[in-house]
Amino acid sequence: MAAYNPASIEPKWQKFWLDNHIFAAESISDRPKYYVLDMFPYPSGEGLHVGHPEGYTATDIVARYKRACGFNVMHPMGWDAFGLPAEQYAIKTDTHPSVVTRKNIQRFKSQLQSIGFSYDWQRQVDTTDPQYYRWTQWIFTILYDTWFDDQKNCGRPMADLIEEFNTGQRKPADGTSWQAMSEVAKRQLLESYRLAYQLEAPVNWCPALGTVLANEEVIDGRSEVGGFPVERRPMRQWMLRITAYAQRLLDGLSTLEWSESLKLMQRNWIGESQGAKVKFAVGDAVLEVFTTRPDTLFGATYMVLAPEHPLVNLTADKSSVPVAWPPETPLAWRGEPPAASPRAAVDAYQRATAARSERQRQEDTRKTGVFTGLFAVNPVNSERIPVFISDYVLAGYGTGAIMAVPGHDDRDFEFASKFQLPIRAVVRRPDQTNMPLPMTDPGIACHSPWIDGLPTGEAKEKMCQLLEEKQFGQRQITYRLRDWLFSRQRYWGEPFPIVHLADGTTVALAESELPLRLPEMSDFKPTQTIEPPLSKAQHWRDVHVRLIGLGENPKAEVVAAGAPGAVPARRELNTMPQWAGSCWYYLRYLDPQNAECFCDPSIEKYWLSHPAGVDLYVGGAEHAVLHLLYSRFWHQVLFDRGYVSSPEPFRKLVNQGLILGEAEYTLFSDDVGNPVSIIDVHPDWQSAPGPDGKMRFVSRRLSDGKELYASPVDPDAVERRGDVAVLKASPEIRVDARSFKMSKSRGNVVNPDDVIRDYGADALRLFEMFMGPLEQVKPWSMAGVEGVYRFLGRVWRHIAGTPDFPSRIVLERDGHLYRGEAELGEAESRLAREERESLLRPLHRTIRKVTLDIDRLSFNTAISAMMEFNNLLGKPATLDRDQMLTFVRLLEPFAPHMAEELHQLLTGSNESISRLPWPNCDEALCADDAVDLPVQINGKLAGRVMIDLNLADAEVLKRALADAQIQARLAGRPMKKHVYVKGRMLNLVVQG
RNA sequence: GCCCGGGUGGCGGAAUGGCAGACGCUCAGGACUUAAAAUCCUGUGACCGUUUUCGGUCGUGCGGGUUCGACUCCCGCCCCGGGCACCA
Repeated sequence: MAAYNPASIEPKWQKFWLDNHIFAAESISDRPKYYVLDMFPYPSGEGLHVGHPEGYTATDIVARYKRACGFNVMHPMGWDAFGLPAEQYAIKTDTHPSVVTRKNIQRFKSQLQSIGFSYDWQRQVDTTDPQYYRWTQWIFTILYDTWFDDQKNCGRPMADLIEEFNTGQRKPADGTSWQAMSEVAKRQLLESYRLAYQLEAPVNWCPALGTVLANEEVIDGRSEVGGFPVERRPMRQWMLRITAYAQRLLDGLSTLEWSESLKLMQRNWIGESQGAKVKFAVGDAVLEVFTTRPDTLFGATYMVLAPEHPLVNLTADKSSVPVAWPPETPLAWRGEPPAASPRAAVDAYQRATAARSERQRQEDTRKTGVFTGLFAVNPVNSERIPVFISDYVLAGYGTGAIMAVPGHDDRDFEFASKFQLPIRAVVRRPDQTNMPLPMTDPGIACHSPWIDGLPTGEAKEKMCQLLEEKQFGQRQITYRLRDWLFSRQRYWGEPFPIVHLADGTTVALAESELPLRLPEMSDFKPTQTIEPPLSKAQHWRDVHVRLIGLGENPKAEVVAAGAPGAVPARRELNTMPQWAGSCWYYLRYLDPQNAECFCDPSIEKYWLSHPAGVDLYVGGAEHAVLHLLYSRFWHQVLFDRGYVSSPEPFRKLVNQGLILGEAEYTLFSDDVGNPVSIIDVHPDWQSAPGPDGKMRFVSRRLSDGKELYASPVDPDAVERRGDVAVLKASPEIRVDARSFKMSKSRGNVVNPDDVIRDYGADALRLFEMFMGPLEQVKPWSMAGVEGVYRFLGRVWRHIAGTPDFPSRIVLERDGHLYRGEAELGEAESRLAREERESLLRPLHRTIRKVTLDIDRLSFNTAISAMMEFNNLLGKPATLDRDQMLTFVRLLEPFAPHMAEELHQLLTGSNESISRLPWPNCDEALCADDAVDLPVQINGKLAGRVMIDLNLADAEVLKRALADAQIQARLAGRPMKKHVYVKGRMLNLVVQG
């Protein structure tokens, strides 16, 4: 056989798998199902980097292993292809985004196929395909048609709500009569219940890019792309009422096999707070606040509203903000500079707040604010306290208003100190009466007539009870989670299946109208205004519709202008955010071609009901919160509406760790080129262009602040000394040693294509897994790739043989041993049987280890177990074919191309090795019957004795004590006791 | 600031209460070769003694504790990585 040459075998098997649909999943089967899912990629123009195949290899190993164990395995791949980069690239190059996207998908697909992943490519999905986004739109109409019933704690169809209004079981909140309402008024009321609704909300508007940006896309008040200024401005937006599901999303977490840290991230994101809502009177109006410390109500000395709070809305018909300052209003309360009236002060402050970006608000936490001229009455003591507005109170959280208790809240304390407001202690530490304020820890209530002497926990409880009795307020749970801003002013996204009617109401399109395709536009660039690009597609935008179905909750069918019942309408011009398509793609894989529904219910049931959900989901931690929360939300809505059968989409989830670039050494030198030890370099490095135009790091010398410049150092010139790296040539100079995140600008990106070209896909796969634990951050190393490549070469040599090392494979047939066609002689046969016998235990141990390790996703140790076994194959004169076949079977999930090739060589079969069942390990063959037992004296290793594993405790002790070396170490000291752990070790406890 | 995760040879890592450093990389020596590469074999935690076979001491971020026995469990601290951050 020729030497191992991956280039000659890998493409052949990739084609074989594809042509024969080797990895196709059965949509429904008698076999148990196993659904192993990757986070599908955004097909960027850059192509794959070595980070992608990490998670993909892990899932591929599991998929191949589970198939071998008899499972019907779903292992699909697809494209999350809507999104801003494609759109911007399209604008720059004046090509249509669909063209760019198609090209990128092709590139990604061929790259993924060259790694030999066992995807069922017939199930591939593409979020930009109208046959896919048709169902994204359909799910949106389900969200639009769902309201959340707080009593039943689940989402229900709008028809049920209408029924409740019609029967009088439910009444409009403002006390008006449903029956007396106009059709339009009814529709408007219903809008306020829908999970998909519209809201005038402040967004990050970037005029230069002509689009709204997500918070993550805004850095320091400028756009991440291009660095253009971003402003906050209110715009009409679609929102999804994810907050209605906050408790369900929280409760569901405990049923999931996700890492605790990931669940915690989601819990923190949802941010449940228990407390109370308290009503304060402000003139004739009622001001509600949320507090987690109702026990400190007697310590409230002022109130603060968010600047955007409706009570201080100056544009309202009847603003409650007075026109003149109340007598004796301190100058400091009137604004900076002091305004002539509360209205002027509030107006100026509101403008100033609006001009500040979210980021600025977060970074500068110094307290500012103005007095509104209003006073509120504290319900518990009838005290009259001033009402301020300040941007430290957020409009989007709680009620957008707080009672300020400066004695027991750091922020209120800071504000009160600045504005000279009274600070009162109403909680004391159990052991002292006087303590410095603010005191935010729990303690004992004081100066609070209703609850004096109660510890904080009980005081809260008692206060809530009293508030409820006296109708001053009630218990309340508030979540940090906000409703999901769901619209974008972009072209390359899913159009909303919604039309706007002349009366200002909206109607969802009938199912027969889907997909609503993006209009073909030659000019899809952003407009220079706040209008989305789709506004330019006039022929598409302006339509006539006929309303069908229920009066209050109709659907729209597009008709010709003159048709009976036709009314003019305008399509929604926003598009959905990139998250939309990825919220449900795992459902479409199950039945990707279905034109009747998003997924056939019986197929959905087979794959998701038992055990519930996707069995293994692997992806990057960057999606720990948003994607995983959004998907869970959609899934729960679909579950409530009866469209899916599992309450949660992803049962087990694992985040693969980031792969960093190869280790780099950096030396700093001053402007005349003298090297500077890293201990004298300021740790804040800045990037700046050097004289050659390339980016380099610049820092300052700690001792004199002089500018220093970084340059890379050849690894051979560096020596590691403990924690530090020094120059070999001058060891007094320490250099910086670390691995950086791969990025195009650093030039340390490793392209999998290059690795495959030099070492093959199997070596790439193996190294990705051998680097270390899946979830850990790890630096890339080409030398490491070479290591696993050598391993594969040795496996090949042992099993296939090479010109230098002819094959030693022997095969037993009818009790006779053969090498090829030649029968072995008697002596040789005896030796071959002995050699087979001696490999039996190592082989079974390897089976056990590899099996267990795949189950616990510990791929690096599974690979080392196979390496250890392979290291035993060099010596014997013969190797048993069936044993080698078993070994190759174990290797298949990791290095499938080589495994196929060796399987074919060993058996002559034309079947794929993936069809062979997973080997069983014989436990009896895993254990040795004799061991070299370590013997300790007082916990320290003192010697060892050969013993039979089944030897009795007392006998083992006797043998140990008989050992000369151990006797010497005991030195005659009397033994107090001994501990024998069967087969593991013996510990002798003696004096001293 | 709060919340998670982690700290083991020159490097990636293994061992989850029982022989610390599996496996791989690196490096060194040897074999093959005219030579080199590739490949194969041997060695490779530090220190000390014998100076060869062998033996000893120390050693899992630091300091305490529990235990016959601790990388592993408990308490306190230091450092690194990640997440959240005016959320009332």
